[in-house]
Amino acid sequence: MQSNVLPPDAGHEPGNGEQMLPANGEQLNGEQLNGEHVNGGHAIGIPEATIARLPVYLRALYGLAERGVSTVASEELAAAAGVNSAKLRKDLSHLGSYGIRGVGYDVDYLVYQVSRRLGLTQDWPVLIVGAGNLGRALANYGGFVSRGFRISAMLDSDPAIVGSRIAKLTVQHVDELEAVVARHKVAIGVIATPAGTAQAVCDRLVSAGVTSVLNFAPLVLSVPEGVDVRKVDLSIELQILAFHAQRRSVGARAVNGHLAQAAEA
Amino acid sequence: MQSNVLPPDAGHEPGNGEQMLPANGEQLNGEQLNGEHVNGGHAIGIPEATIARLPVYLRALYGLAERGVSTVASEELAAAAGVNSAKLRKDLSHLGSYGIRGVGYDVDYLVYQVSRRLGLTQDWPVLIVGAGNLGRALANYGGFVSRGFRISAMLDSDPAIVGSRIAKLTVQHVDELEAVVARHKVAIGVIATPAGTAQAVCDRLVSAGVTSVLNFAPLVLSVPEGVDVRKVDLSIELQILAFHAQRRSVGARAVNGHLAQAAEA
DNA sequence: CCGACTTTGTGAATCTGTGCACAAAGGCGT
DNA sequence: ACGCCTTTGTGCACAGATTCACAAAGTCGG
Repeated sequence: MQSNVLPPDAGHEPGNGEQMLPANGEQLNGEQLNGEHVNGGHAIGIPEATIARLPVYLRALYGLAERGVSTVASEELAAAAGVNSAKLRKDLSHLGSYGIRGVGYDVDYLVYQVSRRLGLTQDWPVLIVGAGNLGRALANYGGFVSRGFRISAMLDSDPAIVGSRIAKLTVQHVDELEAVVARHKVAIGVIATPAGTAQAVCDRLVSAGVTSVLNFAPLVLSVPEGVDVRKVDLSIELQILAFHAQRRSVGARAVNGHLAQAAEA
Repeated sequence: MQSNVLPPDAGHEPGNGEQMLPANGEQLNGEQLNGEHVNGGHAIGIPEATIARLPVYLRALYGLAERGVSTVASEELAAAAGVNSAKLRKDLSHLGSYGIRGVGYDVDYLVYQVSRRLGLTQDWPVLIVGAGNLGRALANYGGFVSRGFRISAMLDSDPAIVGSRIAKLTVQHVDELEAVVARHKVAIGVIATPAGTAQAVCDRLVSAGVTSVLNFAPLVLSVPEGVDVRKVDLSIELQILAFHAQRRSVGARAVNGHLAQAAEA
């Protein structure tokens, strides 16, 4: 399976342009009809759904690379990522044409391409606000510390926590927020505080110049235009599980039913 | 705004049937062409996208209820949940017709209906495996402990952690897994272990009879048919943020375009 | 050097989700 | 009591995502 048929450096890369618009024949006229969201322009060149899956592929690719696999076919990679192989290929095609027909994809090369497109070939300085259990978990979570992100600092307001060391960092007081953002040129702020203080922290992050915020607190933050907020709710998936579990136990047969099409009354 | 115009107990509820198939005229014949996923049948009656938003609405509703709001219009609730109001109304319409035209929705009543449909009117016994920072964070996370879920036990393999108390629970050794599942009739297993041991833990959960698994470990679990696995990757959203941030800094001018939309002042 | 075989990349068809816009419903003021 | 005004519920059209299925491209054995 690892026949190593690829040229050592995969000569397909122009090496200069980097941008290299996709070689596919699509017209990608999406320019004028882009999906303006609240925050500002979202994906123009690459579908949002694809972007959301690229990290999954990346993770799968790292796993393969660690196991010494050098080449992978879309079928295998798709299985490792838990998606349909056609979807995988279409997703990757948005990045360019980096596969070799009859062979597959070079793992290292694809890691590089996906990383580059996600913007992970540079290091993003990340600030974590809230050094409770969640903040500590994040600081140690593989993928937060790994390639592409560097935790610049962790802040907390609790004097009992300030000064303690977490993942090689000393927790600083939240009063330092503005100074830390400026000093480390923080690009992404992570809010891991209780819900009560999240909006205030967010406001401070924004006025300090942070334009990307990852929110773990269970509330919807309001931010000015131009700031990109994403929310992770640890319990949403749990609730979705509950729904499906319930439906399995209740609805096994009840739901069915030919309830007539009754086009309209 | 809180004119309290509703009958105290919203006499619209039949009170018995509970199931009460949606009053809308849609044919919802989706039976034979449902979106079979890997895990098994997913939503048949309610779109998956809607299900994923119900927890968000629920959270917003709780927030309103705490602030003493008794009635809310779709516009307000949508704003609180961060979605479009038409989408909110359409989502809620899948549950039944629980609004009052000209007035809005009764907050408490809607909380009940959404909870019921999500399966949160019963208590789900949840087992958390892995009592590291993430496990501890989960045990304390509002929404995990709140209405609908009860943490039956926390397990870990580290002797230094076993025996410690977290959120009123004593951490037990992971060897107890099967016994705990049986004793508490655990329905949902949460995997908060390192990636290395996640698959083994998952296998044990499944053979102990757990059919719903929430996975926080950064790998794709493989499970037999009939088991529902959902995955939360704490770093995916971070990577998506990085993508957008990069696109903003790179494409600053490329996107340009006569930003004349200025919909309203 | 050629032909068989593998696997990519993508058109085309289908399915799912979104949002506008409006008729129907129902409370409220006079 | 009646009409006005607000807000729901939803038909419809469009936009986006998924999947199939296959031609094009490139490898590898003989």
